[in-house]
Amino acid sequence: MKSFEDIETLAIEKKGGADQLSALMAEHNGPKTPVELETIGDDRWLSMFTKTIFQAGFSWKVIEKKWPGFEEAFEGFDTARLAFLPDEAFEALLNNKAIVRNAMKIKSVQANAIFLRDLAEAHGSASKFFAQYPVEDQIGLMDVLKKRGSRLGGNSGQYALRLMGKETFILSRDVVNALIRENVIGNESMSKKNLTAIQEAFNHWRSTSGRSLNEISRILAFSVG
DNA sequence: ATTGCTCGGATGGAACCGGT
DNA sequence: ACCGGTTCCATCCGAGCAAT
Repeated sequence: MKSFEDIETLAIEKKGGADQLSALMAEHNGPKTPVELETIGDDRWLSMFTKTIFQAGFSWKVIEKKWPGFEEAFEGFDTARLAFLPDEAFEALLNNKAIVRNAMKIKSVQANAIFLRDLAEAHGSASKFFAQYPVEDQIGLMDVLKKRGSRLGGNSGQYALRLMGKETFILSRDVVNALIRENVIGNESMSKKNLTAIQEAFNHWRSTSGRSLNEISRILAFSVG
């Protein structure tokens, strides 16, 4: 397997110099520590899940601009309250112009409130669960989001984890193309075999380069385009 | 060996929300 | 029309099995 330094060199070439790459890398905050992650309220996880779900396949700007309306319509994303959503409350949301009225996505909020409450019951808080989940097994965490959460199985779940401060790679189109170029995987399918190979590659690069998954993931993307 | 059957997984296409 | 995408549904494909 190619050393991560060689991939970084590729990214520097693509971005026109080490300074340019550094500037791009500095645009984002690094991951939080598990201790920091644990202190986040579970309502914030539901808020971020909802945001990335609504942004999926849609103009991110629209969601960003309407976000205060979402916070108000969903009552601050209180998981206890949203886990029990009466029919009339759902109907009201469907007619609330302060949010984007996509019925399936609105439904995901209740499903994910229940999901987070289940995690909290089992682990003290959902935040604790996410904070303590081993970084070396992100595909395991992605599997939990896919199987037990609603609409969190793809990139939306990964974006949400990263935005909350969990150390995360994101399998965007660029990253997947980089992984194919490096012969980590042979095609773009998210088969079990490919996911295992992806995790192993990230773990290898992480331990040999000393960089976070966030950095490795972004540098891979920058090495493509 | 061939056929017919089921089942799970892969694959493809369409629908979906609103502001610019 | 476009958009850092997911899901639903329809369909197809191949493996596995049992009966001829």
